[in-house]
Amino acid sequence: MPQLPCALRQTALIATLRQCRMFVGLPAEDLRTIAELTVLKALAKGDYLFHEGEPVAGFYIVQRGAINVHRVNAAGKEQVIRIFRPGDSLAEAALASHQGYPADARAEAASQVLLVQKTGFVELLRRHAELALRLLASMSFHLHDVVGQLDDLTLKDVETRLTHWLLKQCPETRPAGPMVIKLHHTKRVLAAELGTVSETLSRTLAKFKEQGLLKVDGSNLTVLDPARLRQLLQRHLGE
Amino acid sequence: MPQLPCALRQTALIATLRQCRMFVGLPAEDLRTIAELTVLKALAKGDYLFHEGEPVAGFYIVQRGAINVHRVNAAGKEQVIRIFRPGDSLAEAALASHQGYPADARAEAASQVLLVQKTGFVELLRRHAELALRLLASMSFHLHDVVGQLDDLTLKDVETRLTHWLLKQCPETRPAGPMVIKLHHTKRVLAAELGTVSETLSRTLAKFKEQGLLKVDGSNLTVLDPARLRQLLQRHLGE
DNA sequence: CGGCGTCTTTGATCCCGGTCAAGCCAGGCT
DNA sequence: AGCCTGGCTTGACCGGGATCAAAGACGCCG
Repeated sequence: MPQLPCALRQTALIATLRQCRMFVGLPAEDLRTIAELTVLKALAKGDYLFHEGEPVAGFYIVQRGAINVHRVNAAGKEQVIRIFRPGDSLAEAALASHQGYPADARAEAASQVLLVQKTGFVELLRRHAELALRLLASMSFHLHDVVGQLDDLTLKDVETRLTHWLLKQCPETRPAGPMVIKLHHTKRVLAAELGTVSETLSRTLAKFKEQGLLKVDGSNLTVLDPARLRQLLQRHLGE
Repeated sequence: MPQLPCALRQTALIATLRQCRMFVGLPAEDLRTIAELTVLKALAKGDYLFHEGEPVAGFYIVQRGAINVHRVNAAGKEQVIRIFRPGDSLAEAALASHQGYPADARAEAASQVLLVQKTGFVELLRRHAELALRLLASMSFHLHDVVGQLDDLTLKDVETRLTHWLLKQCPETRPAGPMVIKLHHTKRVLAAELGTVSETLSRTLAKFKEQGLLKVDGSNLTVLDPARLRQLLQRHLGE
């Protein structure tokens, strides 16, 4: 990979930062300051970004690829907390933590991420309260997310969780017609995200298929009738 | 309850704030500013502080009693996220959230809490980055906590979770001898905290009892041999 | 004291879903 | 072509734990 001239690299970096949810709308000067604190990291599929408990170098912004944040128990089973995609930031919470990173992070595919280094950034926060508020917002979003998962996993069965997940994939734009969902990973990963294993996922998909709710073709899922799926969810929650 | 003179109420309030983890060591002047933003609330056992999704008035500090933060599914089953006790702050995340409170909060016993009002406090944060950093730390702690629960619930069985919980109750001071744990709530609540139901908890306690690990006497649990319990945990995690 | 509601325990039953094992398909490599 | 590897599906099995039901245990109050 050719090394870009320094100035060019800066501009490219700033462009990425600007697209990141957390920094959107920030004045150019601040972005420049932040850019000076960031380090570009390339990861091959399967590389670990950090492990649970490791000392905190900073937080990350995904530029390309996908980062799987998860916990493992001693038996080796993984519970996916979330998969982060380009534009997402992760591990902000670790900035203020004395406990190291709270989970493991691994590249689910070849990826490129920006590391925003802790030391400099905390200094910046100290002078720049507006930024701290954004960080708070971002963290509160993650917290909400994790809490949502928590009751998903404890209060609902796999069928319900899958239904829920499917509906989450086709938000906003709702032409009421069939709806194709492209899986970006293997079904094993989706299973882990749903807190189950691939066999059970496979069976549940099959069940939906024979009920005419779904068509499965490799990594393309087609929700044939979103409305009926939504009814199903209501029914499950309602009893 | 007699109304204290205003000045006195202020000092009492400030004393409480100072004890709160988040504000410990803050200069007196800041505490005064914050005190002006807070409202005292008394709750009877069973009263709700807020419900999931409600607009955010601010965050809370527990002064007396116990606040149970939990989620419920439509079937009415509750998953306890955490029980907050005097000195704890809760719902900080909601300050920066546009999604309302992320869970329900109910007084598990007669309680008194301070509401720190959102509007004024966010202004204060904007001028006072140091405070924002503390808030970040507090939130990151909660996040860590919730993530910990998440894999507890998905990756371990009830026996392991109970063992873990018991050991968490007797930290630091470890005179190696037997260890009494006083339950502050009913066993049903403890069960919910462990992500199970009272019947299963009862059985698991019985199992420990007949193994000579535990003595159960009403709401007093005596861990007869913490070291052996710790071994048990290692063994469970180790396979 | 007796009655009543809540909490707790114990037993019986059932089912969801995890595990093991086998077979199948597709893609990549030699 | 063959082979191998990794993902996916399906079947058989079984165990943890939820649910239902009933019987103590422990208040609390009149």
